[in-house]
Amino acid sequence: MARSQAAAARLAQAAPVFAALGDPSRLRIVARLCEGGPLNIVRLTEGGAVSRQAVSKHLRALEQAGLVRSSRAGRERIWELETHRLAEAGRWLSVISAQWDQALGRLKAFVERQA
Amino acid sequence: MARSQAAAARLAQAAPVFAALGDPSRLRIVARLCEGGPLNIVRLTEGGAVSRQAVSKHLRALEQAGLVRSSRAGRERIWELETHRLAEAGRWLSVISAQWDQALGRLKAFVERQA
DNA sequence: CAAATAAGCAACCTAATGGTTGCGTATTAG
DNA sequence: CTAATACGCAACCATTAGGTTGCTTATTTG
Repeated sequence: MARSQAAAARLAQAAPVFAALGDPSRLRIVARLCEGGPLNIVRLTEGGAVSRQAVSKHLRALEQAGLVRSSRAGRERIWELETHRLAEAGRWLSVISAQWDQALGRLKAFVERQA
Repeated sequence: MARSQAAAARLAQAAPVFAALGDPSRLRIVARLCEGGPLNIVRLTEGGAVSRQAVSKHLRALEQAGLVRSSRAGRERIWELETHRLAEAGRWLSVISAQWDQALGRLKAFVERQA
């Protein structure tokens, strides 16, 4: 039971992370940061389809999900990726898919033995 | 440019997947399927906080994101995980986080050489 | 100092989301 | 055949989410 409770807890933490990544504009910001290194809002807005304020909102959303971190530098604020959660979420997906494939394999083998 | 376009295309496909995973109820369904193997709606609803129809809606959302697949068996419909997209999304997260860490490492090294 | 730049705040709007309830329809079981 | 089961459909509701515009505030720069 302790195991499944821990799993449930990690699950509850994973949902906000996926939710944060589940928007095209935010995903674009993440990709953009990854390619371009630490950037400020103006740079992140350039070339995109939405306003600076929209980007700002998205950055705060990403921050709340623990995917991004910022620091003030003079009159500008620099944003950078926070990879802990990102990597964690990635691992979770891998585990889930691998477990399923294994279980399904066992199930198929069992069914075929019956037939 | 061809590279970044391909990357952008894969990005655009990734957003709906993350969005689908970004809801606690849906994430619970995914986890539940993973533990319990192929299940019908009633079983998936058991023990949860929401109604059968809510679960049904979520299943359709997951289906549209390509994360789940169903087949009719008599009067019931059996749902199972579709791990392709799941694994793909997981890989994307790993790549992004790894790339960032590398780039940041190079940046730090560069800055320190300047100082 | 004045002008330009980077950002924050707040109000507002529209559309999508997550949820419910109620009812209809196959399919299986007794 | 009748009852129970598993599901689908549709309407409806409240809240949130993504976005915009307008204004204010700090910091540079010329």
